[in-house]
Amino acid sequence: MAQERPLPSVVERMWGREPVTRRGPRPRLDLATITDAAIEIADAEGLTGVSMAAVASRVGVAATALYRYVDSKEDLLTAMTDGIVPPPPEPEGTPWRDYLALWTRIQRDLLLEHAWLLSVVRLVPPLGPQRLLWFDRALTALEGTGLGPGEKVNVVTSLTGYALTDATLTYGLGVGDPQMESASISGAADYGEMLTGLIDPETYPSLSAVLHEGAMHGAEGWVEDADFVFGLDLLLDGVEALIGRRAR
Amino acid sequence: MAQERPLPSVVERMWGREPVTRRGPRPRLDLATITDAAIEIADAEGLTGVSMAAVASRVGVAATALYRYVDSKEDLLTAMTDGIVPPPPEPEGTPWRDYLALWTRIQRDLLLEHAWLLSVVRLVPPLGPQRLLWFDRALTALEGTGLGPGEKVNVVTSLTGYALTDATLTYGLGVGDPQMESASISGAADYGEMLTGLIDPETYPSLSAVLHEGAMHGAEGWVEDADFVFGLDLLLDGVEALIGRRAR
DNA sequence: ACCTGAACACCGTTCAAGT
DNA sequence: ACCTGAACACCGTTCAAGT
Repeated sequence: MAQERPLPSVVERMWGREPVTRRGPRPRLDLATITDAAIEIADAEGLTGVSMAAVASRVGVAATALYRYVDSKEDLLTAMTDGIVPPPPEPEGTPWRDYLALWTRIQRDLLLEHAWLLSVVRLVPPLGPQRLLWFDRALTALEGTGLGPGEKVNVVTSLTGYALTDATLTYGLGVGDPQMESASISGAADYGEMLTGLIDPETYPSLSAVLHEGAMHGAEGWVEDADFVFGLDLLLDGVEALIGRRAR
Repeated sequence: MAQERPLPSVVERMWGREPVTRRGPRPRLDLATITDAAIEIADAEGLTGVSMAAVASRVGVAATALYRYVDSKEDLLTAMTDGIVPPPPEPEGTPWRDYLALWTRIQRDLLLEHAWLLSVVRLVPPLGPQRLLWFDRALTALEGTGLGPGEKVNVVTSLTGYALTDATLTYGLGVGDPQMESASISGAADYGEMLTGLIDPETYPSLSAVLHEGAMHGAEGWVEDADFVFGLDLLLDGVEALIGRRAR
């Protein structure tokens, strides 16, 4: 048994453990209020709108007062990644494959609805109660498959990564970055067109071939729902094969 | 045939097309020089060290002079993602599965060696000559598998995403963010220990179980090389199954 | 045409001072 | 103990002025 180490204070607060204080004026805020305000700003204006000053003024407080609740802006961003996550669907009775497909899709959609998440979530492992609830339910869905604990964790991890990858790609080829506009690229067709104009067929033979076969400007675009399902099935087929091996 | 649209000027410059200029003093710099300087700073100090002023002073110029070569800092970051990439291995003669496994691994390692890439690469689709060369060679490796062009693109995309996912996870549980130190979390064992102290077994039954079975503090840690291979094989098994179906 | 230097409108974070 | 307000050391980017 290892010795308990003090937890980062954001983590404490994400779990609702505000420090118990007895004397002095009562706190006017708590972490959740601040986090919610920051999320609203991010949804409306993107991550660039989320300054300490903007968040503070939205909750009616001086910018520097936030540092009573958060050690740094980075901590605030961490708290936001948990605050945005809704409860996961419950897996009971659903076959593992159906559940995990749904689980992955909802995560992907959440990332697309709140594109600022893509920039933040990547760098922070799940630490808060909401994201860990998702983690838990995916593991639940894999019970009875015969996979070992490490294997389950690996499978879930791969699916989270897939949601992130797909959302990033869809977003990256889509409307473009917050304000950069990605200089007139919007959509896979534009992207393919751009590449066609840049690459020469001798140095990039296979890419040229694929572009000419129209892989990136079909009627449906490049990364659409069909592509999400395609990649997801690739992964789930792998999982299914593994489960088959373990069940033997 | 769609009409040509003007390319973003960073993209032009990434492809070596500096504007041809005839009068006035000769330019003292080019994009590659600036990009290389920025990369050296990022490698040494992380992305936080990369300010326009710092990059400019490293190439011996006033901060504002950089705007002759780059429209914005964001454009500089975009150029960095291509500048850091080495040439890909050549696939000729290698079986597709071996090649793609190597291809994915090198990308993963590159991301871990230059962790700042994780924050940038996500949001920018491949636009430069180096990253597109990688794309091309992966497509080449899939020639003769019977996959369609769209399928090939999807496979390659999934593998890129996997490299990103694995690197992010390894990094996120590792040393921690640039300077944030992630407050004393370093390594999967610490992470597992932290979770054990936070979650209660009734709300998080499967996660508790997995933690007690030691899935996250084995001798090898959580996300190590074995885990990289595990997830990769999951994907490649899926690809192999698909190829089998197409070949029939 | 290229580069400089001053200037602008911001940042995140500290710290002493009020209550 | 909580919050404010001034202050600090930065940012990215603009623009007129030099050559």
